[in-house]
Amino acid sequence: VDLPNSTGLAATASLAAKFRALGIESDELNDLVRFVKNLSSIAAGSDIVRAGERPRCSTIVLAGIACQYRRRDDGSRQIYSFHHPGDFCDLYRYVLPELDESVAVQAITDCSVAKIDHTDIERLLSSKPKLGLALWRATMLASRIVRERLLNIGRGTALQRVATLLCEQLALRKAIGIESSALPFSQIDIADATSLSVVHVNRVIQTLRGLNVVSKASQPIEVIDSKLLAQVAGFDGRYLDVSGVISNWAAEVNDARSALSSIGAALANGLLLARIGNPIIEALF
Amino acid sequence: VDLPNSTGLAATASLAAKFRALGIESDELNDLVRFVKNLSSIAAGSDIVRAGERPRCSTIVLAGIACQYRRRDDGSRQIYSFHHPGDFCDLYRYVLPELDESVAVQAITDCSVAKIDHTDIERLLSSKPKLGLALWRATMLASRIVRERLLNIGRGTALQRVATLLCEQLALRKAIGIESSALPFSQIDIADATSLSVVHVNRVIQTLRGLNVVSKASQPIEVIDSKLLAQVAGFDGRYLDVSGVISNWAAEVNDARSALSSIGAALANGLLLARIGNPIIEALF
DNA sequence: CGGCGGCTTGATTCGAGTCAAGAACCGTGG
DNA sequence: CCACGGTTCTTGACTCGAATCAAGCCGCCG
Repeated sequence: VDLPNSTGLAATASLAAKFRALGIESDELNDLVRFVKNLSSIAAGSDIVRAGERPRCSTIVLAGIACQYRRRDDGSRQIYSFHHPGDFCDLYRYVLPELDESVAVQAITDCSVAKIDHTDIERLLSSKPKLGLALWRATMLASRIVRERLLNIGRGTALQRVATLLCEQLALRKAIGIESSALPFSQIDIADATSLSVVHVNRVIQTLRGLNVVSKASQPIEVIDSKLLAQVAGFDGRYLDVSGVISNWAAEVNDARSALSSIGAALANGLLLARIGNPIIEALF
Repeated sequence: VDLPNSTGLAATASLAAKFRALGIESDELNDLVRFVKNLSSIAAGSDIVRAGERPRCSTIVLAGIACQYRRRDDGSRQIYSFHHPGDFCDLYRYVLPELDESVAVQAITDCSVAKIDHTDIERLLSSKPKLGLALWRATMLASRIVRERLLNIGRGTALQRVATLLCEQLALRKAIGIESSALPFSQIDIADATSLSVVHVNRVIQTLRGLNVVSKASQPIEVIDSKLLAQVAGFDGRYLDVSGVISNWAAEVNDARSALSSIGAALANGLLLARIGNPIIEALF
């Protein structure tokens, strides 16, 4: 694979689709994509963004799943959100760079990520003001998901909390063209995201298995009956599917995929991206 | 009082201070302030921003306390955040105007509010790009508070949840120059913000009274021992006090206050603002 | 004076946390 | 190839914090 070239294409595939959906013209896109660089791969479990470091750049997930979390004094971890291919991990640190508490980002699975310097973002924003609105929107969409989780965690039974999380993540992945119904979360991850104990998460999953909603096998949790899952959760995905933002976005990803079909469909859902510069996944090929 | 003139000053006092702290030059400020208009007063309990309406403008609280909430299907209310003088209620609706779920804003006490048209914001942003960053920051600060609440509600006993909420609100008000230790929340408000039952909130408050942390009298909850309160809560206000954002902001408010001292100190903490266009409070004078 | 909304209190239930221990599943190294 | 240490998952017994249900109380306003 011709690295520099496919890097450009890779960035185009997942990022471009997202930002076009956020209301950005394609010529402005190209400028953004040009500044994305610094591909690297992260092993599952290690930190992508460390807490407390003053950032000079922001990070984008190209493949794998990452989570934004915070560690409390007692050592427990609160997961705020999960990041899928195309997501900025820490764009909020561009806006509020000054000492951001102890929020960090960790790779849930092996990830490959790209970076963009804050100085480059700044330069871009001054020349392309509409891009600023798109980035602002991106951060607000993330915030809205957190707000929704607040509601979910506040009231709502353990069953609803877990089911809602699964629905949400499934929907987010579907929106970027990942149709697979398997979610590579550990039960610990789910516990930390739903503010439940691991033991209880396990029991809830047993229940879901009893309802034939998820598969028996553990580790990659596979959702069998997403309809029933949504019913159990009382899930209303409208908060993800802001008219013309994410729903368009899904369409755009499909466009991008077919446009780039010469590289194969694997590109769009991130497999190739994962491969580039990720020795762990690269070994699979 | 000369209304149009003092309106300008009023806006200068609470808004200007806040936005200067967010990194805005004072000449850009004046432009912003000029577009703020449409003063109106809202009675406690009624909605300032209705859910589901497509907004053409955004709202700023000048006096009183408002809350951003969401009503669930079962009728229960989840309060996301409280808004104090100088806060935008619904700036996020400028960024994501398309159907924002069922989030609304309600006046907790009698409020007086101002509005700014989205078209005016747009016009401003194109001429003053740095203002965009300030507004972006304002929304991100609000989001951070919600994120912090997520952590608080997720784990943490009822006592911590309530105590943390009180600390947070006290700190926010102090930051804009309101030193009073009285918080005009009903126990229902607190229950809806902490995701506890009203009954249990009551019991928690009994406990706090027993510790001599809050006063015996109900309704305006008065914090007597804020040191102990913070200890009970395990409160670390750094998430509010981003270096140079809110802490400066407090200083700026003081600056603004003294600069405008000819109008009297009451201006800065919103009393005069409350009076203007608010017949309910105006009756007090 | 009556009614209503907010506060208070007690009795009871129940969902979820904790503790503890065992099982299955790695990857590693002998 | 198998023994190992370490995660993660699983299950059971027990505890406890907070929700719920149900009344009574207070203060306010019409």
